[in-house]
Amino acid sequence: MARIDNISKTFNPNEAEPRLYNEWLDKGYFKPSDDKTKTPFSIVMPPPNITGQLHMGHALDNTLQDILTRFKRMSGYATLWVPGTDHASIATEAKIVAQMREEGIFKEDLGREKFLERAWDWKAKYGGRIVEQLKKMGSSCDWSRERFTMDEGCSEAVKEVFVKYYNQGLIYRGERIINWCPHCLTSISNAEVEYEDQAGHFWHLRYPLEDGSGYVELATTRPETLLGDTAVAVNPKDERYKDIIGKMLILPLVGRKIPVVADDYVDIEFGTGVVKITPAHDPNDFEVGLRHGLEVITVLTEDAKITDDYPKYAGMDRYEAREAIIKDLDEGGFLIKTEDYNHNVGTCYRCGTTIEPRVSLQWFVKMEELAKPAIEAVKDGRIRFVPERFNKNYFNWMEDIRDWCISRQLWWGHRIPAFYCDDCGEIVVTKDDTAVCPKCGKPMRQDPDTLDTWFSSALWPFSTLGWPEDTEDLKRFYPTDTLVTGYDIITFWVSRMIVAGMAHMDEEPFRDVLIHGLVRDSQGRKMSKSLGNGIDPLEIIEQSGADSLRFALVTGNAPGNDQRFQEDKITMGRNLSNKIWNAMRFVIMNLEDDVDFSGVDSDKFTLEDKWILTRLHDVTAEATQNIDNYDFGVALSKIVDFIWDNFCDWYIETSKSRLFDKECETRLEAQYLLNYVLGVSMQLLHPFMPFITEEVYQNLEIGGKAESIMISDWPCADDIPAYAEEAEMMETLMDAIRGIRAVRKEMDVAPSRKAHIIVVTPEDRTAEMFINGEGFLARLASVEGVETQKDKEGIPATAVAAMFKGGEIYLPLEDLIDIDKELVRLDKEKERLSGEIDRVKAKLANQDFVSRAPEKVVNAEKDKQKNYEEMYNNIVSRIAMLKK
RNA sequence: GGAAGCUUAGCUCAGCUGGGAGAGCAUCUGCCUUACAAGCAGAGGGUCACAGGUUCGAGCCCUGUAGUUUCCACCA
Repeated sequence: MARIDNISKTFNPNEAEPRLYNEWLDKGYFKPSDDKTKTPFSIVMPPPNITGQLHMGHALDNTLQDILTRFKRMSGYATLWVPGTDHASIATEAKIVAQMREEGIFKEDLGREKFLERAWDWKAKYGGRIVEQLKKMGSSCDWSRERFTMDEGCSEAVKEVFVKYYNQGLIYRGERIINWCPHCLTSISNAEVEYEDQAGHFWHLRYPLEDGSGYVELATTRPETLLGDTAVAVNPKDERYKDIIGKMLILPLVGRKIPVVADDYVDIEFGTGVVKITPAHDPNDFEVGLRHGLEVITVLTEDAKITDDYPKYAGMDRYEAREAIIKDLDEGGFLIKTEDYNHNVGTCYRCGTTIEPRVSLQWFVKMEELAKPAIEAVKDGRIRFVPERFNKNYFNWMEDIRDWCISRQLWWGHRIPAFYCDDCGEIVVTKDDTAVCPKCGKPMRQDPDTLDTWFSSALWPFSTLGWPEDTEDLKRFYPTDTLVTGYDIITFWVSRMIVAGMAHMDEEPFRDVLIHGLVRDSQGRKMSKSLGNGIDPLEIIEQSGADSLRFALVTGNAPGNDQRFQEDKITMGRNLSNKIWNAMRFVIMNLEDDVDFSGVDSDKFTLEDKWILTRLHDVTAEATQNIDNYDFGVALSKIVDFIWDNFCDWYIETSKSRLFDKECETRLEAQYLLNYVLGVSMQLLHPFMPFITEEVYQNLEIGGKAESIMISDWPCADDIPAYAEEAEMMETLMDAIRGIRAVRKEMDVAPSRKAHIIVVTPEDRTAEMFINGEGFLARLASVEGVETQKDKEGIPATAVAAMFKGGEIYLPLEDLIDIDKELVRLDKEKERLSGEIDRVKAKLANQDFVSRAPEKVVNAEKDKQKNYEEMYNNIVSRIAMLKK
């Protein structure tokens, strides 16, 4: 039975991918090498939410990480890619609450403990889903080190950090105005607010002066907050209102007396230059309130309803109340006019509900001092964003950073390690869960709130490696090398990891931050659930395999750029797989079962052998360089071009005449090189398309083959011989073959019609090359018989001419050729050449060019001129001959 | 208000530190040539958004303009 009989006619990713993945997993290839002499290389995976389903963003992010990881592993590093998931406090809690609501259960009825049990159950059930999906992508992360932001170790790290910050005075508790989501019923940080343009109104109101001397006119977009007004502000420089500063106003509907205060915050130019001040429900007003010692009156409940303090509106939600209040204002003669107005409204990034600024007691991290070393780390290049332009994005956020509100009124998350004594009011912040009051010895009550999800993910690069323990992993793999993530979470996550790394490890958490863009739909829109335009990566994998998906995500994409996802690219990936599979089948098909490459003699390598080796040498060097620079798209296209164009379309074709002739004395060398070159190509392609490359690699006959391609040594260009001269000659020959093909096609010579060729060249070496190449000239250009001569003596008038760099080729096809047509064709070619010659001549006539351009460039131009002129002369003489 | 990206063939996009523009798809024309029709061969198609500037030389560097997208801030 021949070896080809064991190989299926097509590659079946659905069968091969899970099988290969499990093999890799079983063999432990995903774990870092134990060899301590190897340089470590580590990546931490941006932890997907446990609520998440794999989407194109994850697919891209993980593909890029896997490319790097596989490349580095093959390049001899002790490579660790740490996977894990994020508890995603708001998102998960919202899901569970929603699920419970369907059963008619409320969180409060259940109680904290029962709720958390339920949450952990939920995590156990759904948290593994995303992990299984990542495996389908081929991700070669070390699952034995998988972490979860709420596992024991990470929780320990969170507590450690909280206590440390608190003791350093970097965490404080205070009553501040924060962003409140009335739907999620929790505070959120500035980073979690998304602003969107909304059509609204501008209501112009009048507030009467207490002394009856008139009224002031002002405008607002949120009339319902009027209930909480405790002042009206004007700019101290505003001449119009100089006289009323310090006077009292009667707040309409409420009747409260409120002062007119002067504050620079008011923009004289905007509106009427008068602003109503509601310290409890507007961040700017809060600041004004602080400056003027104004009362803070909260008028909205946590779920954004009017409080009981205003019986007429109590219980109405903020929009209902708005309508009612406008109506009452109008009826009371306080409403002057209503304008349409577009303004930016802050919304919750999780649920989209309009956030309500609200004064409440929360925990904050003081960011300004912490940000400094984090900014420095990027400024002086210890951390590098790729592409570099994202530095600005980072600085923009960091240099204007506000204190970070970290407490959340949620149950699912890391509970704040602060304890209160209800007796004496003592506050203790400690890692010890059973704190007793140091003053009165009574048990203390732990803060009910949890921490912002991003507080724990900020510690990810070291908490996953074992910190605060001083583990082997931490020593070996921290700092990590590259962080791969989308530009959309630079502020949320990347910046905070840098801050935490500098603060706790005193060392930056990673060297490079590889930023990628968004995967959009084919029309360039963001993929979203509401639009229903999302493409499910799992479906793609089901249909075409993970290799095709990975190919589609990487090809033709530059770092940091968004990309449109098109089915075409999947097809391209699938076609490539098919091409590779068939190339392998060809190679195997022409291999005897007992083939023995020990007799291969490199002295017998032919011109095309030396050419393909040279090309392999080049592509290896270039692709390696490109991957090192994170130019994955460029690397991939070079590798694919090599495989498809150089190897399949040329090398395989030229090898056929040698393979099919069992007596051919360089047959063994051809067989050997087909296996070798395809094998190296598979190694180069492996980081991008791990599955098919493994399958092909295993089928090939390669000396010293590794147990798996993924642990084979990355090809080294220096180990691949290059033959510059022969490679160039081969290119000339290829050029001639293309010329023959083009001419035949243009002159309508049927492919089945064989023609002998007369090569006219003064160079013996070139002539010899054509004679030697007769075998594949026949196959590649329908050539039958090659003659060579040094001059044009005796060329038949009715022969078709093809020019190449170094000479001319004639195809005597008397019976077929229309001389007039040939003349037209030659004339066109003559025109083209003449244009080229003019251009080159003009350039070389330019003294500035000749004297200032590098010699290399000038010589290239001179060469060009020589070649063009040679071809031109050949054509002219050919035309003259035909005309006779 | 501040910042950044994008604008290259009909479509989607590459183009590394400046040296006469590429790919895939689509189109047209031939081929079932014993690895592959998911293929092979050939062809057409671009004042690289616009206007200036630097340079011997600009798709690439600088300035400005227009269109477009995004991020940050936010004036009631």
